[in-house]
Amino acid sequence: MSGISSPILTTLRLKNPKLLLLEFCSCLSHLKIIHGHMIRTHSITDVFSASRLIAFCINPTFQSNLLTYAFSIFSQLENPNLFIYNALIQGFSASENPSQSLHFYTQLQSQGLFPDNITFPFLVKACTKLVSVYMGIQVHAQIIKHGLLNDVYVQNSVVHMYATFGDMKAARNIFRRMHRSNVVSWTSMIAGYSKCGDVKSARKLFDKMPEKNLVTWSIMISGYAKNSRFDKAVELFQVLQSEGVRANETVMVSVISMVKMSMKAVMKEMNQCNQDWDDGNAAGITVTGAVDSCSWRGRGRAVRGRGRAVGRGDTDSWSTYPPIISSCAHLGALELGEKAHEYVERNNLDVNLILGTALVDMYARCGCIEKAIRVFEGLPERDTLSWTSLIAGLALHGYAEMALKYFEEMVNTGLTPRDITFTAILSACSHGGLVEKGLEIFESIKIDYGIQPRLEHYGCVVDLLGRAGKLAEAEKFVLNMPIEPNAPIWGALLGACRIHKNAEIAERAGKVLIQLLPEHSGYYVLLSNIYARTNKWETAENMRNMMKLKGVKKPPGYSLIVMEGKVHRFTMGDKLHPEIEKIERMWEEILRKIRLAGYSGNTADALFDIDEEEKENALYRHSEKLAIAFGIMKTKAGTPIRIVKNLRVCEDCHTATKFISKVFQQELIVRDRNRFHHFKEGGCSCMDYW
DNA sequence: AGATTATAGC
Repeated sequence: MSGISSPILTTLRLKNPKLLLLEFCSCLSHLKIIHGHMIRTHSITDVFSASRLIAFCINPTFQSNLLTYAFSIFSQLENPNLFIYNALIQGFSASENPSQSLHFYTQLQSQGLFPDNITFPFLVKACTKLVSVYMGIQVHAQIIKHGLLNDVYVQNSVVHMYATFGDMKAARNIFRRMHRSNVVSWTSMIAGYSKCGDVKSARKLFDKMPEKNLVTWSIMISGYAKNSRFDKAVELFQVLQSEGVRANETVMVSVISMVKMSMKAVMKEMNQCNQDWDDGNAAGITVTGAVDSCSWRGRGRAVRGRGRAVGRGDTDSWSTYPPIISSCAHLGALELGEKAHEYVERNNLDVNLILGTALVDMYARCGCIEKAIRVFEGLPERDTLSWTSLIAGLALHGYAEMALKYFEEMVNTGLTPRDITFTAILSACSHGGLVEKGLEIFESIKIDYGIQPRLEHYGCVVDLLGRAGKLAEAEKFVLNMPIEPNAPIWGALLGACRIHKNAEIAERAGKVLIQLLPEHSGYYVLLSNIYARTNKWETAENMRNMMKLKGVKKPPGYSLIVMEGKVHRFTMGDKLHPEIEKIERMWEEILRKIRLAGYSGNTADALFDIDEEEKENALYRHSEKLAIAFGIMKTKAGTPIRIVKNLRVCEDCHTATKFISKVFQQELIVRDRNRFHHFKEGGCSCMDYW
């Protein structure tokens, strides 16, 4: 030690000792050796040397244990100076415990010291992190009291604080009075407006500001994304490129998560609007309003927000059914995500932890689980979140065994799963029908990890038991939950009852649901269908009357497919597509071929108030069948066909698609309301369990 | 003597 101790002591007095120190003590034990040496040589009493040590400890790349170490060095000092206080305030402002910064502030004042322009940015940051409006105002007052409100750094931090609190009036107040506002000030304002949902004002500033940098671009793009203005986000990224700006990792994370969020938004809308609807099940109830069959749109307009008038070929139903609008957005999403990924590779950007996770998530949600896995495998480092993204993706695609494999691998690397990790792995188990394993993991949440299971986890278990047909157990589980079951939990039970045709439990669950959410249309239909199936015609009729009374409307079932850059939309029994005759002939052809291969139309899932012939007619006109026929018509064997459907795939369509994948030697990837189905060689990735 | 503000994956 003595050999290197003198150079260390010299480095303590060098211009940039942090870097050199970093080489010398890359871990805590080395730090302790140095600290010990300094105590023995009494150089610790030198406030400047001590301050170097503390400055080293608060380096944000280290975890909090070095912060506590810094505190222990500090507490042994007799006369800490302002630099040391500032360092500690800085360190804790970025930690899990920012209120410590405020504590040091009062302490430095009681020592007779005065805060300076370095103190306040960190103090303000602490208030921002604490989301304490009260303390923020106090600190603001202190800044004025010490006459430091004309410092740009201080001003910027205060503007950022008020913007984070959503108090744009206060933020603007400071911002307007700044003499030397810079990119940071403008960017904080933009972030604040986006956070309040006022993207218009944000964009106004963005266009007006004298100079922008990549942080600004990133914030503006993600601001659009967070406010579901995906069209605007895409447009802005194009502006960035046209201006010859080279994006960095952060900007690309914003772009890629925007792609994924547009997809997520679609799924959310589908779930809210279409819950518990099924093509077959819902038929027989009159659809109000005209439904158009397809619409044409160029790539550039594929992504747009809800509730807007849409281009030519559209009818009123676009505004009536917002989910349709953004579903079109989703289909372009994969293409967009791939372009963003190409951009990353072309520009040699570093696929770091965050960018990598964003890519994994994006690919999984857009239907390319293989690419998601490939990106994940290539990551230089992984944390709980990146593992979780992959596991959730595998769950979405029904690869339960693989999800389990990765889950175990993750635990083996010593990472601790989080609540969202459990949601992901439990949903994988439920999609894959791995009941025992799922229950085992559910138990381990509390026992092995000491995490209190959340409602979503209970929901997963209900789903797990329900899908597997263990309805009585599922009901018992719901009734014995330690937390009050909410609508999605009862909904999972009801959904399971539908799959397994259990009218008795369905009735009980349905009644609770109608009480919890009386305006929710889907439950009436579900109950009505279940009554019909069990020949309780009168009760079924009652349900349907109740719906009419409540003005419940059926959202149309539809399937989307992208062909030659255009989104084609098909609805059940479509007649309006320009090529409908060719498509119908194609379907007849497909039907003939798959029947030769052993397919026989299945009518079990069908309607209760029409005769057999009509049943089959309605069945084979399910929207995805038309979309598939169109896809087969337009592509060569070997080309994967991607289809998105807003409802759950019905059993007959599922069987037919399996046959098609074999007979036509084409892979079909169908995204339904809940998950992805990969049809290949006559089988489906869901193993007929969905 | 020294350093600081705005950004990304759930």
